[in-house]
Amino acid sequence: MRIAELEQRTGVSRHTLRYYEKEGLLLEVGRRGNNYRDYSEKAVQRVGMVRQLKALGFSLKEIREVLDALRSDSIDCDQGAALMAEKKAAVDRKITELKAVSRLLGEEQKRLLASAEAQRRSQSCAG
Amino acid sequence: MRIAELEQRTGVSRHTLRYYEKEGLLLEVGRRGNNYRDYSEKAVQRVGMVRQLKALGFSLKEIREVLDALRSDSIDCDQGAALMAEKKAAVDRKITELKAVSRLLGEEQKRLLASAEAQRRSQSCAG
DNA sequence: CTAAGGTGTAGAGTATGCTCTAAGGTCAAC
DNA sequence: GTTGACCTTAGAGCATACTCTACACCTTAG
Repeated sequence: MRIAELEQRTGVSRHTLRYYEKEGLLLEVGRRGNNYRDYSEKAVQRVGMVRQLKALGFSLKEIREVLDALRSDSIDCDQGAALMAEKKAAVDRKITELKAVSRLLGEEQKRLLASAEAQRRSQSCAG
Repeated sequence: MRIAELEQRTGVSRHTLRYYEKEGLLLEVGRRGNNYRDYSEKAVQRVGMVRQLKALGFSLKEIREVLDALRSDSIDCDQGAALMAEKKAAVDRKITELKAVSRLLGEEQKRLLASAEAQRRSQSCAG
């Protein structure tokens, strides 16, 4: 498919798609005779994965490392496995921290709701 | 405490601390007679929270919103509670996605480990 | 008193990740 | 064959989040 279709299917602008390619996040981009980019179906998945990881707080550099290991036809398998383990550990740490934050936010929400009640009886919600 | 101590205790540079203050993330910073900043113990906690949320992929703007609501002596309680609920939902979505990523990375790690074994019997790890 | 070191502001510079524009080549339809 | 929609590259511009520099004031030790 051409860039317009990939743009439309992923919701990622053509500018950004070309930028991702330049940054090594989309290595398998083919070209037609007229020099137009020709994307495979896998590109849709790949772009989706990039966006998802990005939303989770990974830098493009980190994402490229993971994607490179996932392609892993050049990299050593043990090395790739080690990288996966490392990234998984980072993700798991993030999950743990996010759970703590979620709990905190939940408690704070409850407190504010209670204060809102109190406020309706003319008090303040300040903690 | 002065900026050097906060810098040392939080591991965040004085440049960044002043930047955070300018961006409204540290509202309670006092001044001494000589115009030096005078931080309270709470500032240590607050900076820690900012860094933690940042590492989890929140922008400074989002962090400020949460911290503002946590201070909530000016904001409406119901409004604050709604913001907390909203941010908690975002965090929970993030947790769900990260779990999926973690699972994926775990599976990929296993596959690569198995391939590493196979490789030692002269095969490739490419997936 | 002075030198060293901490602090202040203002503003320039940098890295990341886009986002857009300019100038030009390609292609299908009329 | 030309119009218009699509594509190309190169490079400028922008927002975020720092990071650093310049220059001046404050403070304390010698």
